[in-house]
Amino acid sequence: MPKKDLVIVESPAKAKTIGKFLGSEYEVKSSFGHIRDLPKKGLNIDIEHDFEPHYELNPDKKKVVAGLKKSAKAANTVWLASDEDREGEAIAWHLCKALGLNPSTTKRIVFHEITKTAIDHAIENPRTVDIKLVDAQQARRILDRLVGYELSPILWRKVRSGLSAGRVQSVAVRLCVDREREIKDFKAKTFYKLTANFSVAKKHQEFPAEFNKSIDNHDQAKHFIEAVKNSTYQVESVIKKPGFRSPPPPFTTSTLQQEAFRRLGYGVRQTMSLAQKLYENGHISYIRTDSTLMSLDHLNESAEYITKTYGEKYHHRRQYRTKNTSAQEAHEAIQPSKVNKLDCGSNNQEKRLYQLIWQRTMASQMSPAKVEKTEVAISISRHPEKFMAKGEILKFDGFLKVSGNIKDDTLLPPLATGNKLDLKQMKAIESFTRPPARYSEATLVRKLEELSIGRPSTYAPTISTIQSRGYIEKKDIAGIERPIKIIVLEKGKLSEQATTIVTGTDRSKLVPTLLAEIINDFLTKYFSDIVDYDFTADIEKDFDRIADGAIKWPIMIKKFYKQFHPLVTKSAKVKREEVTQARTLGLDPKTKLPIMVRFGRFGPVLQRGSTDNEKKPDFAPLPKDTDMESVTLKQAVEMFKLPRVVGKTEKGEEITANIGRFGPYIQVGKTFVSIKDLDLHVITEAEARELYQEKLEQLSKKIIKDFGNGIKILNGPYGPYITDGKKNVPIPKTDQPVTLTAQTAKTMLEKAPARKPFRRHRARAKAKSRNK
DNA sequence: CAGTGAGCGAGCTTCCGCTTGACTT
Repeated sequence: MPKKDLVIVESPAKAKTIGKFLGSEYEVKSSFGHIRDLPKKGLNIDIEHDFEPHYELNPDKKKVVAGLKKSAKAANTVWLASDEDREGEAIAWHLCKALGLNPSTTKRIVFHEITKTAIDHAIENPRTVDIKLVDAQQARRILDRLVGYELSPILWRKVRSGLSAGRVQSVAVRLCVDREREIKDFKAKTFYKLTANFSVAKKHQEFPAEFNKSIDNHDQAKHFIEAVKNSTYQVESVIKKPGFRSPPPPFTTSTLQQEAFRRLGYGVRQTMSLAQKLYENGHISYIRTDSTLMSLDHLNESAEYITKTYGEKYHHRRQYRTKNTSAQEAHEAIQPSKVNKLDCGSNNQEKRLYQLIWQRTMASQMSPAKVEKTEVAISISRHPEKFMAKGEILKFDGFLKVSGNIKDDTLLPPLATGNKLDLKQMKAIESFTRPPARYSEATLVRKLEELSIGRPSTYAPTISTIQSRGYIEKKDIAGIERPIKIIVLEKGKLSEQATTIVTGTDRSKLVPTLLAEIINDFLTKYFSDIVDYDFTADIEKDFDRIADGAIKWPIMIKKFYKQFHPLVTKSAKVKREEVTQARTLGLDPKTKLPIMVRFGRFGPVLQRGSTDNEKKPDFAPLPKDTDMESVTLKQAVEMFKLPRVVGKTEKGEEITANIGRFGPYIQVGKTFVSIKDLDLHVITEAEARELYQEKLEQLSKKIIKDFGNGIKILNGPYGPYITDGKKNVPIPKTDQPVTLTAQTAKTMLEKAPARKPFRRHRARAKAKSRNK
């Protein structure tokens, strides 16, 4: 058998397609991304010796590399065809190291599109590994390791074990914290929106118009409406102008994530896993890209499809430049593999995502939509200002034909200068200015991309990390109801209404936790450069200079470390109290020890006494409805009185009162009774006895049957159920609970599925397996 | 959507970027 040539690419799906183009003389294999890296445990950078990195074979890539090694030995020639960017070049270099190839002679090829011509062209024009570009990647890698692995341990010691900080994630968190504070500090201003409905005299076609000046307050609005009450209205001018709307460029990773969230409600992680499936099944091109370029084949196929399906006038050939200057353009835009396939995907979610990609790609090669805009100015006889009415008619749909969100025309009746108008109704509605918007997963990705922070392959993981570390929570926010006033003028009569509107409602938004604020305040104080929004963009310039050969990577890293590391040393000496934003409330009257509030391992906590003393301090949770800023000494002193001995039951058992995870309760032995209406600090023995008695009665009713061995039939709020203490099985209505035997109860329990653990535990377990 | 009412002590955690599966839930 003749020897084959070996081509190594990064992605197995890519290997498959290229294999088809190249034929049987070539074996095409994949490295599955990076194969060597700094070991997870420890810094593995020799700071004393020019920051020399110690790489190891990725533990989960041993098999892959062994396979590649075997093929490389048997091959005539090895072609390194990893992506043409910094990371791809590094992969090629690491492949040389791992496979025992000489980097200065091994053939290195690149191609931007997966087509026969592109690949043939690449094979005819090989080069060797660009070591300067590899060095730029090494500098990037080493800097990230230094920052991440020197900052995180400070957080473990000062705040909580297991925390993390890094060049990308800490800025992502900062964006959310800064935004949340802007929202908190935002003072909503009220203003009045003034609108009117007119009709052409004696005709009945009504149309809306808006007053062209803003009105600040109720008095102004009322004053204005009173002043114009007996006015006449007339069309002063009608201006028609043509306008057009152009289609957006084809998808990159970031814009796909945004649009999938906006149109389909998918989270970024979900979008990526659906897209991955579409990619693996050959339906779409590569999904982690920052490029909006389309391949020539795609351009031609789209041209043919659009012309044939919609007609010549719908086609408009375009090649989009990538806006982002830091884009590395190793891939194409995300596009369908076959333009004439309208339906791809193995489930509904995939199908909808595919459709979105197909529409966006197709739209990008279609004509702009043409509209005619009409602006009508309406004069007021008793006032110098005007009302404006706007209409828009779609003259030609163009790309809107496929993008599926054709806006309804806003039609105006035929109007001409001088037309007299009847006022049907005038309305001034009190409104509020809005604070800046909270980030969603998708808009945070857009912001990161805008700041050149992170890469297409890391957007989704970064969003996951900041959530699993407890920095950010994805939340729905309930709005607040506000009273508003509406002033109405109708048939010459002025009236006022009071009603309410809800403002500030938010769905699935990223909200920083108190932990995030604590960490962010510490980092911005001691490491302002690292969490600066421009930090990544600035060091990217240095990486570019390394790639150009203008500087050597150890020089750049040394310069960075010289100013970075002293900050690490300095911040390590900062007192824990400062980092956790401790605030002394005053002295405890009983023990004369100071009481403070600070951010503890599990969140805000009250502390009595100091860690410097021989006697260890006491801890207590914060009372409900207080926070670190608002809690008072008086409230804190009460908390340290817990658990409080309330008295004894008739039988002489001790009754205590305390606050637990689910609020205040009293306890007798192992029986807990929630307190709802009474204050646990003042509840009397008699009241407590009564509560306990009620609970006992309730419990006695609860047990329908006791089979022993912990197996019982209990009466729950949702009907009778069987329990063994671990699992609960509801009893169907057809069965009489009293007639069940121990044996049937047992089998029912065995058949039932295991009880779901608490959500919190599940999230934690997930995060663990993800990060391993 | 029931019921529930922690925390002991040793050694571990962590970064960003490139790729997919092999695992649970």
